[in-house]
Amino acid sequence: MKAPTIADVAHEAGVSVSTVSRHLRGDRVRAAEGIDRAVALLRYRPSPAAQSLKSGKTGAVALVVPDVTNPFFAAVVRGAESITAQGGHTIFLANTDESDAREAEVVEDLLTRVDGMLLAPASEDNPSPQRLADAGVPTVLIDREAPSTGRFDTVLIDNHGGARSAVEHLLSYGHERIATIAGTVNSTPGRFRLEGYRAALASHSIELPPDFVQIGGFKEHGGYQSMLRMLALPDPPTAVFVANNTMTIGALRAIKDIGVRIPDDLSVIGFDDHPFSEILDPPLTVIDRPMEQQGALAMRMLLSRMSNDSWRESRRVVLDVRLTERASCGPPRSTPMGARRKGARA
Amino acid sequence: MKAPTIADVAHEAGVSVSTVSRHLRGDRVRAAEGIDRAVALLRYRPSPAAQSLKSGKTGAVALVVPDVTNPFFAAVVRGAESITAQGGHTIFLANTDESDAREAEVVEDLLTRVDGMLLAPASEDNPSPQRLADAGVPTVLIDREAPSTGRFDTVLIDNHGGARSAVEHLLSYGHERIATIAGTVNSTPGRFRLEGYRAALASHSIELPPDFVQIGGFKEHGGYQSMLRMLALPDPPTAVFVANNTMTIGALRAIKDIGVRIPDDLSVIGFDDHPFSEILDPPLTVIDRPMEQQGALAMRMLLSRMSNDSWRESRRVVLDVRLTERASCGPPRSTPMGARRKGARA
DNA sequence: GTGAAAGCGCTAACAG
DNA sequence: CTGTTAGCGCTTTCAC
Repeated sequence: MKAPTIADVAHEAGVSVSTVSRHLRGDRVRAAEGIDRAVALLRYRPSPAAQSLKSGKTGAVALVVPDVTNPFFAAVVRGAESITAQGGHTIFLANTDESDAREAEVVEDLLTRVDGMLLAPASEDNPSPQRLADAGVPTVLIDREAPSTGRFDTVLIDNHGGARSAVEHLLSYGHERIATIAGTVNSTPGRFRLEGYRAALASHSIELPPDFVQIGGFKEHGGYQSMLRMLALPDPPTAVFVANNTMTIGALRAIKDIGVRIPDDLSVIGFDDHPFSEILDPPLTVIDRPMEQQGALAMRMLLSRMSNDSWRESRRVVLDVRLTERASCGPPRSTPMGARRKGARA
Repeated sequence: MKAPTIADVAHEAGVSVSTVSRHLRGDRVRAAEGIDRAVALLRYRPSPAAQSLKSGKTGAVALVVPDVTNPFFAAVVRGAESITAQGGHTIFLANTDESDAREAEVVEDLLTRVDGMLLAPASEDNPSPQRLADAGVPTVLIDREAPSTGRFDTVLIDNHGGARSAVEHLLSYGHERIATIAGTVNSTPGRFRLEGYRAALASHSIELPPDFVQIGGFKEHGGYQSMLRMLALPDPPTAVFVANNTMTIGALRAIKDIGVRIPDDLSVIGFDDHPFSEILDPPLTVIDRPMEQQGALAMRMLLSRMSNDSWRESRRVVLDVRLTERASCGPPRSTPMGARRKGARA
C-alpha cells in the first residue's frame, strides 16, 4: 500500500541508494540487472515531489488556454502533446474560461508546479505573463501577445491578413454592407481580426455605421446576441465576418431562429474551421489555419527555451492562414433582405 | 529571481520558520500581521514539492479522459472544475486519445503526482483502474466502468435506456430497418448503447442483418466510414442510431457526400447533444444527458473519497438521459431510397 | 504561545 | 565504480 522508496529498492537489490539513483539516471553500474529486478518487483516509481525538491525541476509544463471546449485549443493541446510525448514532460492543462481573474488564479497556482508554461492569455492587458517573467518561469505565448509586458516567445497567426482576406472575399462577391462580429477586442486575435476587417473596408473606401461592428466576446452566446442585434438593424448587412468558430455557432443559431437564408439573404464567413463546418447547410466558408502545428511549434519553442538557459532573443513567429471556400458566401441580393429603407446610407 | 523560501519570510518577519508555517496553516500567532507583510513583500509561495514531500499529499487531482475534443468531456471538465474551484485542488487534465496504451502511460505518470483521479477508461479491459487501486490512489470512474477489476465509485448514465428510447423513437415512426453505428464495443457506453439498441429491436421481434451494426470506434472518421458502408448496402436502413456525437459528425458528412436526404431518405438520431445540433439542417434529434453534472458529481465523490479514508462502500450512480426531439427523424418513405431489391427480408 | 531540530525521498558532491 | 552524507523547503513533534 505504502509507496516504496529508493531505499527499499536499494535494500532489495543489496546496494546503496546512490547506486540505485545512478542507475536510474543512466550511469553504468554493476548491479544494473538486480536493481531493475528490484524496481519491477517493488513496482517502484521515484517520487516526483522529492525529485523536484532536490532538483528544482518538476518535469511538468503547463498549458493554459481560455477555452478547452473550442476545437482550436483542443487541437493546440494535441499538437503540444505530440511533442512532449517523446521527451518525458507531463502536461498540466488548465482552462481559464476567457477570464482574466480565473487566469490569474490558475497561473499563480501552476507557477510553482511547472518548469515552463504555454499560455494563451485571456486578454492583452493581463498581468499573467509579467508574473511569469518575474517568477522566472520560461513562457511561450500562444495565439495571443502581451504587448504591455516585455518580449516573449510567441506563436501567432496572421490574424490581420486572415480577416482581411475574409472581407476581400465578401467584397469580391459585390458586398458592401459587410458587418463583423468581433471577439474580445483587447485580445490579440480579437484586435487584429477587427483591424483587418477595417483595413479591408478602408482600402475600398467603404464606410459603415458603428453598429456593423458587434462585440461577441469569442463565446457562443455572444455570437448569438450579436447576430440578433445585427439582424434587427433597420438597414442590416448583406454579409458578416464572424471572428471565431464558437461565435459562429451562436450566430448561425440566431440566423436560423430569425429565418434568414444563407447565402441568399446573408453571406457568412467564419474564422477557424470546425468539424461541423462541412456538414452545415450550406457548408461554411472559413479562414483556416494550422492549429496543431501552432501547438506543436509553441511546445518546441518552450522546450528549447527551457533547456537553453541562454538569454536568447525572444522569437515571434507568425503562421499563415488560408481561405477555405465552401458555400456560405454569395452575391448580395439585388433587393436586400427585410424592409430595406430607401436611400440607405453607404 | 530565485524563489523565496519560508526561511526568507521568517527572517524578514523576525520570527522562526515554524511560526511562519503555523500562521500559514491557520494557527493563531502573535506576529500574524508582520508575517503577512513579509509574505506579500517577498511574494512568497510555498513550494508544492516540499509540501507534498512532507505531507504525502500533492494538492492535485487528475482528470483523465479519452478525448478532450469531445464536447461531452469538455463539459465534464467544466463540471469538475466548478467543484474544485472552491476547495483548493489543482486539476491535472490529460487526454488518452481513446488508446489503452496511451492511458497506461498517462496514468503511470500521474499516479505519483496526484492525490486522486477521475478516470474515463478507454476500454473496459483496461488495467489502469487496477493499477490505481494497487497504488492506493482514490479513484472515481466517469462514464465508463471497469468490471474486470474491483468495485470503484462510478458515475454513469443510463446508456442502455438511452439507446433503447432512441430506437423506440425510430420505431414509433414506423421504421423497422434500423441500423446503428456503435462506438468501441469494449467500453461501457459502447457496449450498453449497443445492447439497448438490440433490446429495443428484440422486444419488437425485429431481426436485422449483421451489417446493420457498424463499429465506428467513437471517432469522427469511424462514423464517416461506417455510414459509407451502411449506405452502400444493397438493402440500406431507413433509420440510423449513431452512438455518440463525434461519430455523428462523420456520419452526417458521409450522408452529405452521398446526397442522401434527412429525414426523407434516412432518419438519424444521435447520442449526446452538441452545440451544432440545433443549427444543422435539419436540426438533429439526440439523446441528451446532464454532462456538467456528471463531472461535478464525480469530482464531489472523489473529494469525499479522498477525505473519508474510511473504506466506505463504493457507490455507483446512474444519471438519467432524455430525448431531445428536433427534426432529423420522420417516417420511412413508402418506397425506400436507392434501388431497393424486391422482397427485402425483415 | 514559540523555536530548534528531525526527517519526508531523492540527488550530487565527496571520499574511497 | 560504490557508499556515505548533506541538504532541497516544508511540517511537525518536542521542549521551553
